[in-house]
Amino acid sequence: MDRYNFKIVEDKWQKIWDKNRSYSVKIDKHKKKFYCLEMFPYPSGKIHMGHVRNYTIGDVLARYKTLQNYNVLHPMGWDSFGMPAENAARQNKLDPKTWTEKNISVMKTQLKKLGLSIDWDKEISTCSADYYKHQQEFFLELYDKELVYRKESYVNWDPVDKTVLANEQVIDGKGWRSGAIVERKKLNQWFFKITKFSKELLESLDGLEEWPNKVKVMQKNWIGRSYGCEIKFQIESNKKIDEIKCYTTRPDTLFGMSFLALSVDHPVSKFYENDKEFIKFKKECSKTGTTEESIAAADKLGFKTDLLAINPLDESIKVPVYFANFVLMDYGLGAVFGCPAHDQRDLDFAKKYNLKVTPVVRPDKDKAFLVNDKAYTESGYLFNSKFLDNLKVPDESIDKTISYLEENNIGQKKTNYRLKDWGISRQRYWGCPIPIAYDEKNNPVKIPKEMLPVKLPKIDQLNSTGNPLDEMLEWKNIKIDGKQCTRETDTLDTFVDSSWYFLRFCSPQNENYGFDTDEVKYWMPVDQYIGGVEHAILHLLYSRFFMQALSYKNNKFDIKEPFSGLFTQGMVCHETYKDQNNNWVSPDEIITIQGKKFLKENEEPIKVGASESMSKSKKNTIDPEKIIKDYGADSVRLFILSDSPPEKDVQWSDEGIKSSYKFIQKLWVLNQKFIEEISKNHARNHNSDLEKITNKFIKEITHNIENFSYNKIVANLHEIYSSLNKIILNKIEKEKLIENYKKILIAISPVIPHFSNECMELVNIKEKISWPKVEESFLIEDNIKYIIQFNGKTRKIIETKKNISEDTLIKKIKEDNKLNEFLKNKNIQKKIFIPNKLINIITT
RNA sequence: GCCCUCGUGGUGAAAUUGGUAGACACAAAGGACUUAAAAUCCUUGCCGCUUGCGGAGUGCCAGUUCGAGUCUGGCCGAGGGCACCA
Repeated sequence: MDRYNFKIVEDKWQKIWDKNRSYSVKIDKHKKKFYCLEMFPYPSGKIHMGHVRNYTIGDVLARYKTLQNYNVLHPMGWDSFGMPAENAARQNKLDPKTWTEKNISVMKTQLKKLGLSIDWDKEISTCSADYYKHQQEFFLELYDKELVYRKESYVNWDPVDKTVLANEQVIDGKGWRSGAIVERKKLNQWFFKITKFSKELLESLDGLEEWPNKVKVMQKNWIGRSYGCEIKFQIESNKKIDEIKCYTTRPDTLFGMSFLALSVDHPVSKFYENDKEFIKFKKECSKTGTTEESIAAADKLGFKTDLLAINPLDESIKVPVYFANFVLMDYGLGAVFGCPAHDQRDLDFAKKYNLKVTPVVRPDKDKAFLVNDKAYTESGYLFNSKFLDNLKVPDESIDKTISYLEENNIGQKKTNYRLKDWGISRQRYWGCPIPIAYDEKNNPVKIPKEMLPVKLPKIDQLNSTGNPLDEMLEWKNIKIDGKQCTRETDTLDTFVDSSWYFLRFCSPQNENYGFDTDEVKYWMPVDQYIGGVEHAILHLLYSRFFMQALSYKNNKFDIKEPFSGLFTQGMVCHETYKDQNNNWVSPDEIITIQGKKFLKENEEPIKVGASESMSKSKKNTIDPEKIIKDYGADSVRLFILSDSPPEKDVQWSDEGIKSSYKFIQKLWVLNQKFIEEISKNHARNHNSDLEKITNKFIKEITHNIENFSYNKIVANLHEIYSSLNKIILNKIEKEKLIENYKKILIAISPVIPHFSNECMELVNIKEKISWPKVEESFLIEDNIKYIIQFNGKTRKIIETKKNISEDTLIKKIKEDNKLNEFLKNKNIQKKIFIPNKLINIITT
C-alpha cells in the first residue's frame, strides 16, 4: 500500500482551489448568506500558531456552511498600519511600506498553505491608499455630523523618542522602548465622540445573544453606567464663586457630609493658580499619576482652601473645601462631597485631616451605631438625618432624597457613564493621515473631498525619533481654496482602520465610497466573528461605535451592530524550558531521551517549566511553517482543534502533532481498504450497522460544529474511523457502502479538506457535494439498555426490547442471577421507573 | 476592594433535559508480534480480595432528591477583567 503523501496532495488541491477561484463569491439573492470572519492579522513577518488556530476554527465553519449551501463570504486582509513597521524600519533603515509588503506576501503564502477557503479576490490592506482614502472620507463625514472634535488633553509623552505612548506602552512610568520617564503632556488631539452613544452601546449589548457573556460583561463595566444625582452647593467665600456642583450616587448620605473635595483641574483651581502652596500640591499630585495600582495605593492628599460649602439640606452646616488627589476631573463633575462614614476614601481622608465622621446609615433601626476604621456601605436605615430619618437604605432613601432635592431646586437626577471619548491622534508616520489642515489662525480646515486621499508621503528612511511628517515642509504646506494652510501631521489610531474593514470586505473594489450599499445590505452583519479575547473591549467597542456613527443622521445605513455572533478563542501554549543557568531554551535545542529532556549541544539536563502562551521572549514558540512542512496542513488543522475546546487554551505538543499525522495515515489505509473492497466481486450481505453508525456520526458531528465543540469533532473522527475499520471488510452491499462512505468523507472535509478531497476523487465522487442529512429512521433502536439501580446504585445494565412494561422488567431482574441477589431477604419499598432508561429499586 | 469565569485520572479533556463518571486523545507501565529495535496492536484511573465482584471517588462542608460532576447555600483555591468612577 502507498503511504499518504501529503506534500503532493496538499499542493495539488491548493493549486486547484486557486485556479478555479473556488471560494470567490458574489451576491446571490436566492441563497442564504453567511459572513464568516476572523480578525485580520497584523503583518508582523510570519504567521504564528495563534493565527493557525484562529483561521482553522473559522475555516471549519466556513466550509461547513458552504456545504450547507449557504453563500459564504470568508475574506482575508491585512491590518497593515502600525508601530512595529516603524520600529523595524528604524532598525533596518528602510521604508515601512517595503517591510510591510514583504511581510504580507510571506504571510499570504503561509496562509495558503493551510488550505483555507478564503476569497482572495476580496483581499484588502489598510495601508493602501485605496483603503484609507475612504477612511478619510468617513472622518470628514463624522466631522460634519459633529462626532469628531479637537481638544487639549493629557497624553503619555516619551521625551526621548518624542512620541506619544499608549497606556499599555508605559511600564512602571517609563517608556517601553527608550526607558525614559514618561511625562504627562497636554496636546491638542482629535477625538471621536463615542460617549454620545454610551446608552445605545450599553443597552444593545443585551440583544447580542450570540456573544460570550464574558465579553458583554467587560463592555458593560467599561461603559460603566451609574445612576445618581447632581447637587448644587452654595459656597461662602470672598472669591467670585457662588456654587459648586457635585455628582453622587449616594445623595442619601448628605447629612453625613464633612467636606467637599475638588480635582486639582477643577475650574475653581484658577483662583489658586498663583498660590505657591497650591502649585506645589498640584505637582505632588501629578507625580503619583503613572500606574493604576500605585494610584489606588497612594495616600490621600488634600489642599485646604479658604472656601466653605453649605449643606443644602441644612444651611447651618458649613464644611471646608479641599482640593484632593483622589478626585478625577474626567469623571462626573470633578467634585465630590465627602461622607467619611460611608465611603472608605472619604474616611481615610477625614482621618488624615481630622474631619468629622458622622454616620447616617445604620444596619438596625434602633441600635446605636459608630464607624471606626471601616466605612459602612451596606444597607440599613437613615439616622442623624432629620426629616430623612428611618428611610430604608438604599431602596427608599436614594429616590426620596433625589425627589426632595429636585423639588427644592438643589439637585437633579443624573445618569453618568465611565466611558470616555476616543482619542484618535497619534504622533506617528505609519498610519492613516488625518484629512485636516490648519489656516493661518490655526483653525481646522477640511481637506476637500476631491483632494483625497491625503497620501502618506514616501520616505526612504525613518530617523530614530519623532514624527517625520513634522519635518516634511513640502508635504505639510498646502493651499485650500487659495488659502495657505498647514496639514495635520498626526495620523489616526490604527484601531480606526479595523473599525470598518468588515464593511470594506463586502465590496473591496468600490471606488466612490467605503462600501456599496447593496452589497453591505446583503452581507452584513458578520454572522460569525472569531478572534482573541484581548480585543473584548477596544476593537469590538470601537467597531460597534463606528456603526452607530455611520448610521447617525443617515437613512441609507441602518446597521447598528457589526457582529451578530462572536467567538473568542483561547491561546496556544507550550511547555517552557530553561538550562542550568536559567536561560530560556527553545524546543528545537532540546532532545528527549527516555522521557527526559536534554540540551542537544552538550546533553546538559533541562528544567521543564509550566506551559505558557507561546512568546518569543520565553522561546517557547513553534513555527507553523516548519510543522506544515513536516506533517502537512491537515495534520496541523486536526491537531490544533483536538484536545481542548476552542474557547480555552490549547497545549501544543510534539507527541500530539505526531499522533494527528499518524491518524491521517490510518485514514488513508482505510481509504485503500475501501477501494479494494468495492472492487471485489464477492457475495454481499444485506444487513449491516453501517447506516446506523454513519447517521449517528453525522448527527454528532453536526451538533458539535454548530456548538463550536471542535475538540469533540476530532473525537468523532476517531470514533468513525474505528467503527468503519471494524466493518469495512464485512462484505456490505456495494451501493450502501459507497453511499455511506461518501457521507463520511464529506463530513470530515471541513477539518481535513485536502485529504478528503483527494479521497473523494479517488472513489469517484464527481457530483456537487453538500452536507449529509441525518436519516433519523436509522437511529431508531429496537433494543434499549436499561440501567438497573438498587438504592440509587447502578448494579447492571441489561439490554431489552423497547417499551417493555415495568412488570416485565422486574420479572427480568428476578430471573437474573446477579440482580436477584439484591432482592433476597429485602422488601421493595419504592420503585422509580423511567421507561426505556432506568429503574431504581429502593429496598429495606 | 468590586465584577466575571472555572475547579473531574499522571496530562488535555468528555458526560445534550439531574439518570452507566472519565468518551476521544497524550504520557507512563505491562503484554503480543520481532533475532532485536522501530512501527503496529492489546491491557491498565484508585483501594480491597486470584478471573469476577465489592468499596471509595468529580476542590472542601452542608442541603434538595429515589438518584447530584450537573441544582441550592457556605468555604477554600486558580485564572481573567476593572480599579481613588464618588
